[in-house]
Amino acid sequence: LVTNFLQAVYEIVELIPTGRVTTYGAIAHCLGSKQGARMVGWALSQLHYPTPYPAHRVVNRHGILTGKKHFQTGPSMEALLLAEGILIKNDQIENFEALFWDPNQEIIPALLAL
DNA sequence: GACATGACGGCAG
DNA sequence: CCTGCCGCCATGT
Repeated sequence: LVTNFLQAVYEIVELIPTGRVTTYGAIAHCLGSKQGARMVGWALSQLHYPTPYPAHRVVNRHGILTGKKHFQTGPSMEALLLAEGILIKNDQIENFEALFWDPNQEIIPALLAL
């Protein structure tokens, strides 16, 4: 069922720590659909903005804010990230590799932290 | 059903 | 580093 997929995406997004970011592909890989990155983006586009989910912490594989257009009805993606200490330059996250949070590597400690 | 369009990613070249 | 091209899958014409 699609709604289960949506829910799974949203639950992972909720686990992204403040001040860290992840990618569509990483979330898709974590869900077992290694080639479903587009559906992760689609899932986030189904949210009603502004949203309680930290959807602004999800970017593409290059750390580019490709989803900024969907934040028109609330605080901008840049503002939300900047508020967490993440710097943006030309729609790209600075120091992206260091801020990258991989669900596959860090989901266990994230769950234990609950 | 055919086609176009995405918050994508991998792989040439 | 950048540029296409292709595979992917849900949605809208």
